[in-house]
Amino acid sequence: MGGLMKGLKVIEAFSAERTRLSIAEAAEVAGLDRATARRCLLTLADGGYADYDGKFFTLTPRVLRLGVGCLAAMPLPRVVQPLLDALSQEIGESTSVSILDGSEIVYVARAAQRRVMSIALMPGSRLPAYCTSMGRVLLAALEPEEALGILAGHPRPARTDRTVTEPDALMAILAQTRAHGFAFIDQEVEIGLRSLAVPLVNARGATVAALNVGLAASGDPPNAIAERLLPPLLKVKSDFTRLYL
Amino acid sequence: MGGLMKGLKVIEAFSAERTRLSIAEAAEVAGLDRATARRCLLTLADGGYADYDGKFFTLTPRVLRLGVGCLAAMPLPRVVQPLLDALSQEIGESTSVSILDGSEIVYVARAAQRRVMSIALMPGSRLPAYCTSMGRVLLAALEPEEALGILAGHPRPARTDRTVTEPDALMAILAQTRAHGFAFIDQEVEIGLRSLAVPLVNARGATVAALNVGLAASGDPPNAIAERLLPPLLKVKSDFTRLYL
DNA sequence: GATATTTGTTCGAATATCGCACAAATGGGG
DNA sequence: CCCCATTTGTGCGATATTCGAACAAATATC
Repeated sequence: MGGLMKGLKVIEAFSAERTRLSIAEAAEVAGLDRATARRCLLTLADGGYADYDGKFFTLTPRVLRLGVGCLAAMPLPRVVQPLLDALSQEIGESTSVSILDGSEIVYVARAAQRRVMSIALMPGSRLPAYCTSMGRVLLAALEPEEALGILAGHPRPARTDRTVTEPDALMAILAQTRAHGFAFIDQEVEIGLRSLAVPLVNARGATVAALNVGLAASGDPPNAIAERLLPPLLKVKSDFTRLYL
Repeated sequence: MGGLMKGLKVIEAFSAERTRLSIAEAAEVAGLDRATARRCLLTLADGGYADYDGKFFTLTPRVLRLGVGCLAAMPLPRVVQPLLDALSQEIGESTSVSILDGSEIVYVARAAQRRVMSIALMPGSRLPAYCTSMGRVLLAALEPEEALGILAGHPRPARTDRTVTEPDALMAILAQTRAHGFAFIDQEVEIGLRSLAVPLVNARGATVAALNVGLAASGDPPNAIAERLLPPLLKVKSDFTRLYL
């Protein structure tokens, strides 16, 4: 049923940046013939999904009917698992999503590629927040006082000789994390393990989870790793924001 | 372009209650021939919008791209969310902003304080306009003939024994709402729930949305509630007008 | 277990779509 | 200011698509 697919492409042609589209623009973005795009847009307008002022089309709130039903029944793990599987396959490394529970991070989804950690991580597993990349991303999203309270109020063993354990030093790292939008950890939780994490933000702007990649420690400088892995991570991040209200 | 409209009807056939549909069920709900519904569903599955296990179809998170793009595109949620958060914190009650879509209101932003309603409301949720405070504020902003047309043209079940359902009585309430600049509802949508709403007006003077506070029903007289909650609501209203367009 | 009912699928007739070609509008340069 | 170049919007015939009745498979009923 070609017409349906074409119409959905046209709807997806609208985005946060492109909220008003002419027929030709919509055709361009959707990759359709202008005549086809025109028919789709007129149909959408006829069905109340779009407004037409004679020149530009705009989507109406009615399009929100299309997804919200199943949205209610869609918890975090269901949303992120497919994203995680695709990401893990693309970059060939293990990826995980976790949320913050007190001073610990809890894994809610995981796509394992190869074992780099001594312990097996699975949904439900927990690690302390202070020495993990996802934990630092999640702590960085809190109010500084709250983050400091959590850090100071729980034991912070030096799991390796590289582990940062002082609250002041950790708070400085959180500030950097907040500024950069990601956290990188080099063998602070376990020798031989590095990890890069970014926050996952819902459509209202709240950080609800963290996404990371685990790597075996290598000679590569952190910069090179971030350069290679940050783009796909950030792509998943933006996809997530579109999917998760 | 009939095929597109049919396909959108099929997508809308899915809801929070009906998350898995067979071909015949989808055809029934969407009001289409079974063969037509089948083609739509297979097309949706082919495009990644639905999953098919041989018996039942399920929508995938991909359909959320269809609506969320425009939700994020609407500057409205971005503008009101911080105002809502602050207001909710100040008065200690749940607040929401909604817009009118046909005979229904659609929640575009929400700051929940405590649950007073039986159903969970979130961005994208819908309620009928005739029996909600925000709905009455939004209907009151229309031309009377248009409001009457919407009221008379859609079912108006008495959701509680206090629900006003007669078009004439509702039109009188709309006139009052227009005169007072707010709407107060006492357990007309659900027993135990009261709500106070004001219109949100853009800089050009057009009513673009409604803002409300939800309250648990108490012995307090409406006057006392309005006296306590109207000032902060009106403050947000004027802030909004300065910020929006 | 046999019948009745519902559900899924197929296939020709009929209809709507595709995309080219044309017209209208826009914009830039002389 | 006008003209030409370019872009955008729209009508129309050839063609591929959809529609819905009829058939087959599966499920429910007695």
